[in-house]
Amino acid sequence: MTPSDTGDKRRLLLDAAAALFRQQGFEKTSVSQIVKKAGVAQGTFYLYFPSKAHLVPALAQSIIDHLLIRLHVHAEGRFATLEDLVETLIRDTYAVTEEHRELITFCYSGMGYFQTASQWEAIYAPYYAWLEQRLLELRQAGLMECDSDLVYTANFVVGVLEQGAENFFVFGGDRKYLDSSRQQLQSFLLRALRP
Amino acid sequence: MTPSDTGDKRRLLLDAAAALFRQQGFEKTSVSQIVKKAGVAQGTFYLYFPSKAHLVPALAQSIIDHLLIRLHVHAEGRFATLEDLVETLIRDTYAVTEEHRELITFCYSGMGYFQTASQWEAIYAPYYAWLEQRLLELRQAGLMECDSDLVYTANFVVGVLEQGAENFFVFGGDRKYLDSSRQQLQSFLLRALRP
Amino acid sequence: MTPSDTGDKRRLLLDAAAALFRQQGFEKTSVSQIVKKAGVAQGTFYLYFPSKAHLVPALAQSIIDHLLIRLHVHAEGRFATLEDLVETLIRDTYAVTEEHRELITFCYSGMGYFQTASQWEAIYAPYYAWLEQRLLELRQAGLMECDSDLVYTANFVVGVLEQGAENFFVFGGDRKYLDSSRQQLQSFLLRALRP
Amino acid sequence: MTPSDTGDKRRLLLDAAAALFRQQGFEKTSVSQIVKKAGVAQGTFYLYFPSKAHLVPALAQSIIDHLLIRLHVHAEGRFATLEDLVETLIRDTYAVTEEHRELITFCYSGMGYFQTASQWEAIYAPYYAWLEQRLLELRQAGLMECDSDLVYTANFVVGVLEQGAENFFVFGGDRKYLDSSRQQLQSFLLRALRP
DNA sequence: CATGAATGAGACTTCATTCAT
DNA sequence: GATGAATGAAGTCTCATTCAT
Repeated sequence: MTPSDTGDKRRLLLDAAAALFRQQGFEKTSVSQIVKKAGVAQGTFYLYFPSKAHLVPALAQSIIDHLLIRLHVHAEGRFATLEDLVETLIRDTYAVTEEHRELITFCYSGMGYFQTASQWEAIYAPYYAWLEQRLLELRQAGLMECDSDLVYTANFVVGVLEQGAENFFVFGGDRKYLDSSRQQLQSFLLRALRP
Repeated sequence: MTPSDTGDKRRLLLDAAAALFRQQGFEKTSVSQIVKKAGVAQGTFYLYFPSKAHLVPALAQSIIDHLLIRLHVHAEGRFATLEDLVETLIRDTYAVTEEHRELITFCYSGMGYFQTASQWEAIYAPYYAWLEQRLLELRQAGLMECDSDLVYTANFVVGVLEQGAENFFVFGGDRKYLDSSRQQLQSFLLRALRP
Repeated sequence: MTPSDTGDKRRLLLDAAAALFRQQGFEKTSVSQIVKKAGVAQGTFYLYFPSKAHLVPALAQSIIDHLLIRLHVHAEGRFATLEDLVETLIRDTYAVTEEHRELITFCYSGMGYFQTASQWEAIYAPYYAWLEQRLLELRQAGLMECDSDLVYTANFVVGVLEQGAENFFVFGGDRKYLDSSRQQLQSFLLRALRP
Repeated sequence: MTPSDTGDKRRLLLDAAAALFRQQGFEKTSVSQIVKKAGVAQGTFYLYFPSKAHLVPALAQSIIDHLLIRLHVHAEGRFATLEDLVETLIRDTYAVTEEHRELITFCYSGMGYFQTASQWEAIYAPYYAWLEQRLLELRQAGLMECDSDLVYTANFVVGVLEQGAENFFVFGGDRKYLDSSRQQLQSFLLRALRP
């Protein structure tokens, strides 16, 4: 074993699991396949995870982390206009959804393996918090409607974004309508959020 | 065999499966459990379904059918106003989502068992068609914005509705906010759809 | 049902079974397949055969019948010489073995399904009786050795004939040696049987 | 686990399978029975054999090995006379056929499980090679007819030997005729092979 | 920490046979 | 005689998990 392998067996296992779940889903992937791909022994798996099901929250977390990192890149500071925010949200949600299409399906299908529903909420919380904060800033600048409760509004916005993106990347919508989908989505959100 | 039994073994199996999937999910439910609950022999299952996986599309279909029946009940004729439509959509979507909460999770998790993505789309198609038609009628009556493409708009509306409802019933949101959730959702949709 | 079908269901079932056993062997062929191919109902099978296993002796019988019919065709009367008999035996054994190659394998593999070993002997008995009679006639005409017990001799002759033929048709011997095989077989038998 | 157990699970399984096939044939023997008799767990079977069918060639090989070992014991050197050879062949073929009667049936019935016919030929090849060599030696010593092609002759000899022996041990011929069967067989072969 | 052979419960599915019509 | 839906025992094989090394 090379020094670089030492101690990163957990990472090795997670990556192998992610790759296999991506291709075959959770149930059709066996621990044997995971350890083989990770290059560790069968028993070693249980040194790092109490059971196969404990992989699901761990993986879901790392996918959402991915999404958040991407969004933060485009939004270090505040957004100048509502249009800016909406455009960024659409671009990044579509990009991340496309990139992780299989893992999103996996997260849905794996939801049953979360110990509690709140575990799932906890994973999403930072995303909502970030979005609420951005909306608040725009409202304070008079760039957004000011009647709604931002907690709900953020939730609804995420709902439309995911619906739009998944339509294409998860349920195989026709790509030639991708651009119009984005434009229509933009208009829809702007109508709902504009002052 | 009494006449009433004739031909309803398929129904018996489907109902038993739905009940068990509700409690334990797809993977943890065995065909043995299903036939026991349905009160038929093991082999009888395979007279009606080629395999356990073939239950998934069949069940998803019956949930959506449920939703559509409910919506049609409330909407025999046209809707007089946009507010009417939105209120009905919210009420029925929330009701059906609550009623079928576990089966919705099941549908997500079962998505992998659909032979093709189009099978899933086919199930949803009548719902979208119905909603587009209603929106069109309102637009023609001058009661709705008239810039958007209704195909997309219908899609986005369903996205927000499901996001809102699932927040409570699937992900265990706090019920005391249920009413404000509905009101906020109503406002959000009206802003997006109003002329 | 046409009049011509009436009463020949047994034949229909046997033919269907033979065809399927030929392709897939006894164990891999199900009664469902047989009745489907025969065009009768599932339960009808058990009107004609007490069980699936009872098909085996019935089929073996009809194969041997085939062989006997063929031999009788070539030997309505007596054989003029030992050479005539041996030549006929070789030609017909090879022909029938080639024609029924898969069913011969089937008979071997089905042997375990005979209720008694004597059932198998009974099937072969007319063949042996016919051959013994021919050998006796030749011996009486002074055209064959006269020391051996014809019961055994007939048995040994059949053994060599089947060994020779099966070598080609069951165990895929190289066909280009087929003619020499027949010639060698003829010489071998003539040496063993000649006065 | 004691050292003596190490690595012999495959042998344990093979022996258990042989014993059961002997009694009940291949199809009527289940993997459950095999592992129970071998004293290992169900899953362990599949650590050593990809499927139940993979037992057949492995076992057929070990039976033929048995026969060859026995023949070699009686025939280290050459045979002094044709009579010697024929007598030995008859004695050993009868003995081995009697000893392995059920496994011979099994080999026939298992033939369908060989991947290729040549797999079966390969198993028999050493037997034929040994016999051809003995015949050649006798011919060179002028003790055998010298017209025939020994490849075929060896094949025919085996055919008669097996036919004679199986008549008694596989198809339950009457044992009181066993001795005359041997004598008649000896005469038959000597007539066919003598110079 | 790490290994991997062994475990054994249990999954899905098949199929010979029955019986009410 | 004919039907075919229903039966349920039994089969093969998988796989998460353990434990002696």
